[in-house]
Amino acid sequence: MAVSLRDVADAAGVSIATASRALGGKGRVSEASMRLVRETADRLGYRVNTLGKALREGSDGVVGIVVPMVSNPFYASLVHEFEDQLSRRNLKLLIADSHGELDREVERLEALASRRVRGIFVVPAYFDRSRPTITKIARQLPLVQVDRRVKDDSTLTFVGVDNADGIGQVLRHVFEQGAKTVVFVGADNRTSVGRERKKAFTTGVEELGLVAQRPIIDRYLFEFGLSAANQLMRRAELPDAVIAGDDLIATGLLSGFVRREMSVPGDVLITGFDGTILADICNPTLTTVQQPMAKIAEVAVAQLMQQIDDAGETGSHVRLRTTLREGGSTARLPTRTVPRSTT
Amino acid sequence: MAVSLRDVADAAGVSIATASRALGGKGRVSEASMRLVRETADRLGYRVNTLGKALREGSDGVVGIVVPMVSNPFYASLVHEFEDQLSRRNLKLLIADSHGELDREVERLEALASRRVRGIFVVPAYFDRSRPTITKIARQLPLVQVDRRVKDDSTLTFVGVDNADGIGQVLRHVFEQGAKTVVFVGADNRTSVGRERKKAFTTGVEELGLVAQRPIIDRYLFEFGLSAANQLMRRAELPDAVIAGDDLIATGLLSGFVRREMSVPGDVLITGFDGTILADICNPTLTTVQQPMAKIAEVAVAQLMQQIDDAGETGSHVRLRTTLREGGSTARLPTRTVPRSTT
DNA sequence: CTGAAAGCGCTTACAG
DNA sequence: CTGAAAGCGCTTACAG
Repeated sequence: MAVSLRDVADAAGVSIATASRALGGKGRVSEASMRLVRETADRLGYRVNTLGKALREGSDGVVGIVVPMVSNPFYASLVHEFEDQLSRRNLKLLIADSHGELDREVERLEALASRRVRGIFVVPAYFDRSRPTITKIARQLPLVQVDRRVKDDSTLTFVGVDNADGIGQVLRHVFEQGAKTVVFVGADNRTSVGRERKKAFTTGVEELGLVAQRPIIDRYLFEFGLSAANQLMRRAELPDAVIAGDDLIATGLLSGFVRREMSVPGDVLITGFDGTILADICNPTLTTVQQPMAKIAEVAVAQLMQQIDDAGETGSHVRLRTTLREGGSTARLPTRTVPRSTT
Repeated sequence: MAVSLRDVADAAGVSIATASRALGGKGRVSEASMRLVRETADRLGYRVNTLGKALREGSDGVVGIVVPMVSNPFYASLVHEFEDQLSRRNLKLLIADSHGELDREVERLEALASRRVRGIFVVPAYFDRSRPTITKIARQLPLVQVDRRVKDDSTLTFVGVDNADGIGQVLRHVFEQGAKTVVFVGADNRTSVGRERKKAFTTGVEELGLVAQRPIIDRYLFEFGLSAANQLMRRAELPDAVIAGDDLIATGLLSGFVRREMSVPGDVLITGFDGTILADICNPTLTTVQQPMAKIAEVAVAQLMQQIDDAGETGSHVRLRTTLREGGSTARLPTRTVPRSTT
């Protein structure tokens, strides 16, 4: 059995209260007791039982995060940044993967709440269906929505980026590169991010006087990008630029085109969204909308800490700025010298 | 304040013991009490306090994992698989990022042990320096080393792949593609994986009668691959094939070459290790050693469960098989028709 | 400065 | 079937 505070106190010949004070560094303890207790604790290999401490104090230093998919490089980076921010405040990160499924998300959120974590970060799986559980949990403990938000969330805190502005950035960029016809290949209305980027695309296209082809909509997956590229190549006319909903789709598109001997940016321009490592790795490199991951984590953690301290201070929505990260995928305007192969 | 079992019991007019039994589903409870208590609990929005439960039972359903860097796609996938495996057993995953630094690793491991997690998965940051803490912790609770191991770990459990065989697979592959001169670009002796892959390269080269150029050794980073490509291009003679220590380095190499107008596989063949999504995304796609991530998680979790149940059953080392995943980066033998540009 | 005691929320023998 | 009680390990008023 593990050694408890009781064991240390007995071995040191002091009360359990004194032992606690000596180890915890709180309350008055004589220099002698302090040393004695600490030595004894070391000798016995004592380690505080966080469970007991937490029960007594109401909560332990654990914060939970629910993401749709850790294996998505964007969320992997985000988790990394959160872990970093939290560890500076001596908090631990409990990670839960919802797989983008409502059932799992609900189950995970309830489990975190049961565990009496100090707070929760959540990237909602759905814009509307995630709402009930999230608002319910938020009434019970500090909660911050990250990256995505749910419908009618004026009472909930949110930290993410300005997706509309981000899409505007790439749209203006391809416009400046000479693109006239564009197409959006992104995700559906299931998530706030899907909605916002899709809508911003439509708005931006109008403002710039571009011609938009019929969009292709599905999930944030590399495989989807791949198949979308094939669909596009089957169309009568290839657009000048493809605006992808995220980097996974964008790199999928890029691979899809290149594998069919098309040139990017020679035949078509492609842009992504997120600014993950994927944008560096593909060839050509991907022009993308860079999300400030570290900043998102920093602000989200700050918001959560504020809720923990002030208890009640919720409802603020923070939209961080994205930046255009130029890569080779939009390096020059498409020059359709060679008629593209039809397949 | 959150509603406690006490509240539910009072509201239902039963003892706290009966309430506990009714909710927990253990022990004899009358049908009537059962229904009454459950209804009351629902009405009050009761949710068991895992902390109290855990203190009573000695541990909660949390398992910790310490990885060097969640943002590395390989570890992101691994974490994803672990979360999946664990959630089926109703266990939660506490994630800790060591950044590959000893201090952080020690601190994280101690914290997990303090928290009385059910067990720990750890990817050791160092082959030798990580040993003391890991063996110490392993004496106190179930622990399984994953992917990497520490020195003299016959008492420790380990689950990973057969790195020697994996390197052998790519080496034979490039040999069959006609490569004569090869070079290893990988990581140092700091980790077991670095050691094993490096050593396997040397052994394999001898067996196949290949000529090895001086290796380039550093960390598992995309940026390192990038700079290694530049170093290689500065050499008098470019090797026929570059065997990279992992996919990050491999894609870095690939980008490095391609950005300098070299052709892969036209001028040089490249192979990776891990089988992450990166191998799909780069262009050409990367030939790599596929690690069975799901299987690793499955076996590692099974090993941990066994330790939890049998208490003491440690020391087994499981080496899973890797498979060769062929991509475009080794599609054909280099044909040096064009003298390569010197820069 | 130090100790005895209460209590965080829960589960489970132990009686009845 | 049900309740009173003990106890998991800890911290912190409360006395002294």
